[in-house]
Amino acid sequence: MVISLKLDSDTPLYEQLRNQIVIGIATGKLLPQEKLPTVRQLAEDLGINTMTVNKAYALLKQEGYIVIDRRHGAKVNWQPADLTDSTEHTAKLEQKLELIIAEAVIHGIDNEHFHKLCEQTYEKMNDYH
Amino acid sequence: MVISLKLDSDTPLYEQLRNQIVIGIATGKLLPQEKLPTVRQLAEDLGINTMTVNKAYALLKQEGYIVIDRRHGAKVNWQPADLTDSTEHTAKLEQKLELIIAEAVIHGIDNEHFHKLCEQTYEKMNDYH
Amino acid sequence: MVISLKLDSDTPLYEQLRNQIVIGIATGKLLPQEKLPTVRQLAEDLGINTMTVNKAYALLKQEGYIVIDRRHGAKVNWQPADLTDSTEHTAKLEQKLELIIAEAVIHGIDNEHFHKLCEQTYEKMNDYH
Amino acid sequence: MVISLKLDSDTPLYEQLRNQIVIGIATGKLLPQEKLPTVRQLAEDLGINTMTVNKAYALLKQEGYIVIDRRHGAKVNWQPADLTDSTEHTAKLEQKLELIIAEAVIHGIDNEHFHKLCEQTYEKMNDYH
DNA sequence: GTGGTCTAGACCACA
DNA sequence: GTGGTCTAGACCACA
Repeated sequence: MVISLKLDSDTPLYEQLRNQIVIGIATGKLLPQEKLPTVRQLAEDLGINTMTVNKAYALLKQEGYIVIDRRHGAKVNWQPADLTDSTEHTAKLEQKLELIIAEAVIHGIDNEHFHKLCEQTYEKMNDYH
Repeated sequence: MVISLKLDSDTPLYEQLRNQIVIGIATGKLLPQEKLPTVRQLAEDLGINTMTVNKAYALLKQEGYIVIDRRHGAKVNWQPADLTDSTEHTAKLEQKLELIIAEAVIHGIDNEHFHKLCEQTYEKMNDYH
Repeated sequence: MVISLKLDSDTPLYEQLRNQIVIGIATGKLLPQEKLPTVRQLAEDLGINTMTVNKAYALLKQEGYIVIDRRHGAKVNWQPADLTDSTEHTAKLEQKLELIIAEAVIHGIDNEHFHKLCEQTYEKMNDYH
Repeated sequence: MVISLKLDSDTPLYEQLRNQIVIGIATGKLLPQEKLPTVRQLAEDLGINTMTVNKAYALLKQEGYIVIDRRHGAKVNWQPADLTDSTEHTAKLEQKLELIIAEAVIHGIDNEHFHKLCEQTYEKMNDYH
């Protein structure tokens, strides 16, 4: 899986890394139980500090996306049961949607157009059900 | 229109302010051509620094959501023609959707469920067409 | 409030710091809404790195014990309503008690004796109800 | 006696193992003088390294919970007289209680509620007196 | 070999 | 002035 970071982005490196791994999991580029690179390895590959990778991994662990095992490093968790549709997640999602859709509406994107964009994205995702 | 800021949020104050104004415009709480409070006034009302409000207004202006006229202060711009479906906006939107939908998929929210959430939000928006 | 860290402890510095602040809040040495020292200041006072203090503060924030406001730094949160008796906390507490009480039983400390020790500790805590 | 380790826990494996054995002794799942599995056997059963089991056993021995005899392997020690209420243990216990109770108080658990939780746990323990 | 912690020092966004 | 992020480099516990 290819990860590319933008050094000049507003989004911190550790968050970009976290985001790309989340997308990697959802699109099936990273499979459940798949081993992630070690902190050291990934830091070297990306040309960034181990602490930065560490922070991304710690965040992903805290969010339940990965599992960290002292023996074998980090693995993709995604056992749907763990995370399925928590009300907390849905609440956050609704808030993000409100803003995104507000921006879209102002730019003339109507419900149908928006729905089409969503469907395109959904098609890139794996179907784990 | 009521604006409430979370002082302890991860989102900077100026960005929260910008977001709420964008949502205000999209939902019709702020009408096209409507005059916004002066920087000084809004800063006082919200108990924050004028610099912060200034930054939010500058951002909104740069994005085309408002226009600033030295004589009359800030006004809501939204003339659909100005902003309609720029490729730049669509590209950003698709990127945001990719992340949001990745997270949603992992949390077990399928296309239909997601679509329903979007429609609910769209119903809260004004129809300017 | 006096904070003393043991450099040779098994407990990481950031966790020791977190623990002492939690105890400070519970015992009333730190009052609700009270401002904590800045990251820099506390790091200097304790002779440790700012990152370490940062980590402790981030943890306390995540757990809801403090609130971080970009304008004025960190403040004690403790509004009982926020944290009151979450089932999650109770479950963790029961697990910790199981181990502690197992050790106590083996060392000949019976229910009554244990209860007395708890009461002594409770008396040092503030009563916020 | 069933031992289950969480590979992705923050608590090191050897410490989890030590804790479960201590709880096993206190609850009577392991009886005084009872023989523990060999290091090799337990490591195999749990699917972990013999070094890890070794470390747990060494710790339990050092703490006086078990005795290790080259001929007969490891046995549960617990002869109450050996460990009864050492001041060292009491001091450590008080420190642990201080933190746990601080957290409990902040989460709205009062003395009575806490006492009830303790009693429930005590009921699961064996009475060796 | 693995992640976790810590330091000294730096720069940046926010307010 | 505030916290947030990042680096280079180091050491440690765990396995």
